[in-house]
Amino acid sequence: MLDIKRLINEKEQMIASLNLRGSDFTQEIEEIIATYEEYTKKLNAMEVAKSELNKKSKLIGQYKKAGKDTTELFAEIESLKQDTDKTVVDELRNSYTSRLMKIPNFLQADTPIGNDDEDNVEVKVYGEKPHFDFEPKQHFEVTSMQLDFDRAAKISKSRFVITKGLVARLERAITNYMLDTHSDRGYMEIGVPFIANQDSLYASGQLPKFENDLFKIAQNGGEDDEFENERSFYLIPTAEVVLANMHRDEIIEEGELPLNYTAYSQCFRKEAGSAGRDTRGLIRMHQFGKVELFKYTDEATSNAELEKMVEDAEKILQDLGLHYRIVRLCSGDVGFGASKTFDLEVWFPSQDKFREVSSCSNVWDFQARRGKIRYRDAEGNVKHPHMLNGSGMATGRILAAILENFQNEDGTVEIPKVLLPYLNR
RNA sequence: GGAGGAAUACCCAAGUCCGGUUGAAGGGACUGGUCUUGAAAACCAGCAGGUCGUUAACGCGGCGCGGGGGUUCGAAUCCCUCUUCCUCCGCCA
Repeated sequence: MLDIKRLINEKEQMIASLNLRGSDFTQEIEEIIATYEEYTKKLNAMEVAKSELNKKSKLIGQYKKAGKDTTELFAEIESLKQDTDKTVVDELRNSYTSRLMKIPNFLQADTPIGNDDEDNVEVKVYGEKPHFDFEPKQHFEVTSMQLDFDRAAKISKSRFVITKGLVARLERAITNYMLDTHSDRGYMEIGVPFIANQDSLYASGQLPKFENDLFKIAQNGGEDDEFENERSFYLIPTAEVVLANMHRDEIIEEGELPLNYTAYSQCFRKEAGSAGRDTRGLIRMHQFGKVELFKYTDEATSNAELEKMVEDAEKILQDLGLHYRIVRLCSGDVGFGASKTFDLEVWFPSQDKFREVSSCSNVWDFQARRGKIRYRDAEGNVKHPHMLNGSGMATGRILAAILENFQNEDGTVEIPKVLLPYLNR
């Protein structure tokens, strides 16, 4: 959530920044600010009346103890009661906050301008395209027997997969290798729930705007079902949801930042609006594994920590020997909550292009405001930490990349050296 | 699934039946001081943070006893609801 005061004080710049995303926020922001100003006005009047009422109420207690007559006091209170009604104040506050929750984050000043992923800026290329003496197959053709989409569709639905045998073991090896590597580099491993409540999804930014892409736990259990209440629960679309809520409603004590977390989870996404895209293979699934990187930093170091996070993600690709590039996302492609994003894209020879396997973002204080997450700095001031998330990385896409890039003509696959210990080889 | 408890400030804990200077006793921890060569102990003093509004600022005010709602002139205390935790029985990986 954007800081309403910053929105007021730097209105022109903030609107300009938001508009770079591709739609015009001018009117919406103006209305939010107007509602907010109306809110503070009404709030003030209400609090003044409330203050009077509190004083008079105390007097009644004293009068009664002293045996004095209170008729006059009650008459005075009667007129105050109307003014202390907070219905209107609550309505105004709900109105401006619910609208503010749907406004994306501002973009950092150096964000390249553009409309979509075509306009992203390449900032680094590592390695070279692998050379093949034969026509490289797509990853799901390399091991058609061990990536079982047909049975997955029968048992579940399209965009789910069943992995078998060595491919299943390989994905598990990839997962463990990633987690171990990140742990060794200073990230604390966190085991996470795969179901989160709606408060958590509001704080991390998926709600209220992106409910369509989430799997919601159906509320059909009857009234004695503990999941059947006014709260809603969702399958997490990423472990980021959990990691971003680790310190919700907390104050992180001075000196504890930066906090570095890593977590593996299955991720669940409806992929609404992606019909027809990447329909074959592992690239776009309703359920996939991902190792997540997450940082809580102070205000001053978040961009530097983002660079480090990108390096930590790169380390995986380098160890695996994959050809990749890093792109800085342009204004039109940066996600809702992010202020700055780098994507890591791995070469897929069968498609003759780079595909995203990781996205590392500086969310600034956007999630911290939503989740009331604060930290105490060295002077004792309470501030919102900056929060960073990145994939390190999506295991299914890395599995696919390995299958494609290291395939042999006979259908076998060379396993990267770093994974061999994880396969007991 | 059944039957009972409980949630108060950094921690422990009184107050809740019977609403009124209780924004909250007491203890511990913590901070400062006295004493001491130094420390410990003892003694003295301080100790609600956070958040929102307002103000140039000092300040003033609202909220706040697990969360949300309600009753009342007034709620830690009464009512409703949700969440979390604990004990026993049952079931289960």
